[in-house]
Amino acid sequence: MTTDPATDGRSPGIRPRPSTVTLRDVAAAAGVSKASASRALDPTSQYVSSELRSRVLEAAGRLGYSPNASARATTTGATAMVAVLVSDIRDPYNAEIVHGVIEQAARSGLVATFAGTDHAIDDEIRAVRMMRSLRPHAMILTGARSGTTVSRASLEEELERYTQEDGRVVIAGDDELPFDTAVVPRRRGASELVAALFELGYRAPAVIRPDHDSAAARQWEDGIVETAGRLGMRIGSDAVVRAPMTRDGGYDAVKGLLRRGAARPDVVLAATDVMAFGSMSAMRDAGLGPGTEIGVAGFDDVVGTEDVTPALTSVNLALARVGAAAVELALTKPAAESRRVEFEPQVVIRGTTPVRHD
Amino acid sequence: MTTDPATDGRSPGIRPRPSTVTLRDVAAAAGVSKASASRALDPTSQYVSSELRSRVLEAAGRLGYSPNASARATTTGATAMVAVLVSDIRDPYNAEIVHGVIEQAARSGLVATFAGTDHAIDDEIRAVRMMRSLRPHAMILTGARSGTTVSRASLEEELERYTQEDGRVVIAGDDELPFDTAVVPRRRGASELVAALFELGYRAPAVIRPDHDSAAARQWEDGIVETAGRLGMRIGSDAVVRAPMTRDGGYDAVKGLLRRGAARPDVVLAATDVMAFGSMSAMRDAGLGPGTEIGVAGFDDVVGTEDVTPALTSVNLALARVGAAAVELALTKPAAESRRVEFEPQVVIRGTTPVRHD
DNA sequence: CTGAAAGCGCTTACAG
DNA sequence: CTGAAAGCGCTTACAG
Repeated sequence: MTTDPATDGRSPGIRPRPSTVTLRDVAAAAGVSKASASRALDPTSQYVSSELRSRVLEAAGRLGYSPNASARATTTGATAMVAVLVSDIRDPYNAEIVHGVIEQAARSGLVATFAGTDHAIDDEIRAVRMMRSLRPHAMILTGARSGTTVSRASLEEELERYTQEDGRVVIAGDDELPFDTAVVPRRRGASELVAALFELGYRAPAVIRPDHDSAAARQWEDGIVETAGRLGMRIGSDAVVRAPMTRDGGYDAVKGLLRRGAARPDVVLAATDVMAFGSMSAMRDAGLGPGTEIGVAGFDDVVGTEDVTPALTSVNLALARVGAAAVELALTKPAAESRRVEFEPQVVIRGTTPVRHD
Repeated sequence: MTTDPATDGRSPGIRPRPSTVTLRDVAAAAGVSKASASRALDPTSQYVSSELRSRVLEAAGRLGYSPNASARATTTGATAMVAVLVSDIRDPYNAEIVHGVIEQAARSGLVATFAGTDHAIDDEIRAVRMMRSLRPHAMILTGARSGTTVSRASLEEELERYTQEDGRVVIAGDDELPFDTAVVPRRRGASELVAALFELGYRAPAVIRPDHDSAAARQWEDGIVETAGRLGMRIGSDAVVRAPMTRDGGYDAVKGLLRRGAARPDVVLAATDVMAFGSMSAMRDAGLGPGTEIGVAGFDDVVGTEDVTPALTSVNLALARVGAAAVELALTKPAAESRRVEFEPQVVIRGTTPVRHD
């Protein structure tokens, strides 16, 4: 293509290009100007005769034309792209959010770009800088981040700079950065779980919470404790156990709980599904059927809840919807102050928490 | 910024921009030409006095300059980006590969861009088309894809077109597309697992394979059966069970196996870790200790192998390295014919397969 | 080592 | 409705 003598004779600043089809080629093939070709290819443009449009479309198809997004971006100022900064894509919790982002972005005609930040706020600052170069419409931050107050401040500063260039920043999570936020409904989910279990007849929950303190853990526990208190369920201080966020953590916690022999709980609430799996094993090993003798509920509903027997009651946080909502927030005009959208979490009652009669 | 009268007076084709700092601003602030500023900012450029360079760098830092990657890409012809087409980011298997891609891309100064393809080859074709617009240096395809032969052909055609534009295509997986491939060492991993178990004294494996046929399942089974045969381990036809790829699938498979009461296997090989977890439960329920009475081994080593008791023997496929290798392949000059790189998988012996004496 | 100039592939106000 | 022209923000051969 590009046989136009004006551009063919090796001009300064230009290295030989592979044979890429450009708008100029399409226009020439269709016998119209670049301007018309450009308009014909833009589905929102109205000032094109349908005859001309179809001729251009035909030529573009025939030549295998792929518009150059970079060139487009340098004239329009922004790339049809949303940049996602994610602490660790391997965390199923993040993967679920990211999935929602990708889907919604595609629906909105945007591509999604990622940078890993490894939970470190300094990496995140670097990532913001790198992403800023691409001039994406928006940046979405997800996943927990840790760092000093000072690096936190420079992260905010870097993001602030980006918003001054018309970029939009959205948080997907439970963070307290001063930007629009698609909230992960942890607290509410925990609260609704307790309410649902109360309905089913449970009155004496034990609580297994992570031994490592985090915003997420706090929100879960707050939701549990606050609602239990409001409904008049009593959680004794010896019915709250801290444990590592693993299967064995859940196992040991319940084992300890049962050995102590104090008032036996009628349901065990674990902060994650994996901990709940361990809890179920511990019950079995103590001769107690999960669901039969003692109820069990997990949280997050991301992996394997249906794969155990009986299936595990959990709370689905609609994480993919959170990701999608983040994209949608990014696409609406910015408001005077930062907004928060929050979805209904879904309590999913399964075999480990049957109706309790007694 | 941009107070230059030449550009300030609203020229045609240009909408008002937000206050973005451009190279021109940096050059002006440093008192040099745009050309010099550009060279000073390029760390590989040698023809710059260090005095000028530091002045430019200082100005850029002070102004918070972020180079416009799109503008850069339109002059150089390609974006410093690698595009990843992934079937489903929520699959931990893919997430691990993608993690490796992100890390290696960052190390190489590239950003990673993603599109989800949902296992459908038609989505993938769409994604290639979309990504092609961004002119990334390379596209990396990962995850299983299904589709008719004809759509498979048009996927190849679309990718072919991309390579003609100097794009590089790399497969991360076990697919048989005619491009450079970073191989997921399934077959070899299965083979080495069997060899390791043989060393430990196991002689009579049972095999639990997915009931749904896939390239991955086939490679695993081939590796198992071929090596067992070579070592003289015998796998009776009643010792091969097909089961759903879930925990319960593994549970039921082993239950059936034990009930049949035929020659009891000394080790159960499951195609995935999750199926192995189910197998362990089934043994326990039958009064047999996993690892004590019968050995158990999973495959993939992605989630929770350390969280069960005893910990599960598995095979680590070095998926993050596969992802990283894909990026590296994409960064080397294309060879005459397509290359394959393959890593050593890592057999990880844990508590479920102790040395066997008898 | 440095600067002026041309050009990348687009889009869009402006004038028909 | 259509085209000629200017401009986006860069990079790089060319000439000092």
